[in-house]
Amino acid sequence: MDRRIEKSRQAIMDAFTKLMLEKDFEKITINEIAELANVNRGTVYSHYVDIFDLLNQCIENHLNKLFENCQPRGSDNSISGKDSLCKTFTYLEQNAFFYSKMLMSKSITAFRNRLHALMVKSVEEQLDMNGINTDVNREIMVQYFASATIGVIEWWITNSMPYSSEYMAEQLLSLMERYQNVTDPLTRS
Amino acid sequence: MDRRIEKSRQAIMDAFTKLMLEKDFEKITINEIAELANVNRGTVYSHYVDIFDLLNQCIENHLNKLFENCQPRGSDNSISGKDSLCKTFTYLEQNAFFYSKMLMSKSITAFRNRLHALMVKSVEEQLDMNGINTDVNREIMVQYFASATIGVIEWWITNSMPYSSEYMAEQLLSLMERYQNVTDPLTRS
DNA sequence: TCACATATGTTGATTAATGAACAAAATCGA
DNA sequence: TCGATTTTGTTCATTAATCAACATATGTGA
Repeated sequence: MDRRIEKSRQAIMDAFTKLMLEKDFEKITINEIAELANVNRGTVYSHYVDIFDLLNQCIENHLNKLFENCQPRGSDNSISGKDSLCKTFTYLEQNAFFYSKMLMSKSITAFRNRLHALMVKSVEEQLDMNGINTDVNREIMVQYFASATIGVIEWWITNSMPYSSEYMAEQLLSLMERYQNVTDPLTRS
Repeated sequence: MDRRIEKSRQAIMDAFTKLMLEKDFEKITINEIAELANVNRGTVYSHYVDIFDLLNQCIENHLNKLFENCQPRGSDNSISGKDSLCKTFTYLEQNAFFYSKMLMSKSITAFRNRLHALMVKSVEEQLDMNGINTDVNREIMVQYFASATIGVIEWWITNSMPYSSEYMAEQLLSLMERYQNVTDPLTRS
């Protein structure tokens, strides 16, 4: 692809993310973004229909990074459970500022919704892979694990990460292991 | 000016400077520069005729920064003598890696030549401003001060800056003050 | 409430950057 | 030495980015 496109998108996204960290979403203008990205205002419009589109794509990018970054490395999924979960929390820790902003912002429900949707999908895939059979309704179980995981993450982030990522990984894992082989809901196939 | 031009020039210059620091000038290719700058090879040729042109403009940029950075701030030139000279050495210290490379490179005489030329010009301007009248030949005096200053700088840089920039400024100033009011040869009007 | 400023989208002409292709020169390795 | 590879410099059609100029909408302070 034409490298100009990549450069422009990157510059705009970086500028937007930077502005998100230092002010409320409602206060951010396209003018500001274009100025900070050192890009013509028209270029912003050529890539994103409006600022909400920009927000959604920004959320998408970050969440994709989160889920991608936390894939188990090794071919054996059994051992990588704790490792990948630990990596997940470490990644969250490194980007805590961003996720904290996103989770605490009242106006941005899009982020929570998208995170929840991705988590649900991830849990479903995990269940399919490990083939768990219980008498609990599958749909409910998915919601249960997804919400539980997100709840722990949200609490951890918004409370300034009071425990280490490794400790969090251990705790969450032991909670999940009580339900057999559901290891890392963040892991997608 | 079209901001695309500025961006491309900056990216190319940054890439070239970076490569200069980590390998010999002779080993640097246009391909490398374009790749590191993330720019089409043709773009490099549209801004610079060849790699020597690129080198010269790079030298010019850095030396301009050096001389600009060392202008006396205050309106009264009398006090600013030591301050600006100290700033000069501090600036050199911060960019020591680059200047050391440039001064030590056997193949690049262009840098030394250009530095010498700018220094001569600067000393001449200083002499004109302070209106020194001695029986010493003006031309010879200019060469004397220029070479003396460059010699000190070169020794300081290539010997890993054994003294602080403030100490260097003091010493050089006291040497120059023996010839009346010639303060900071690096200062241009 | 009403100017006044700022932000939002849109349009169109212009321009710089792009990728691909090319021939020629230089470099390298065997 | 010779063949293969890389680099160099150039050309050209295509395309994304630019700037300027709009009209409209949205605040914001007096």
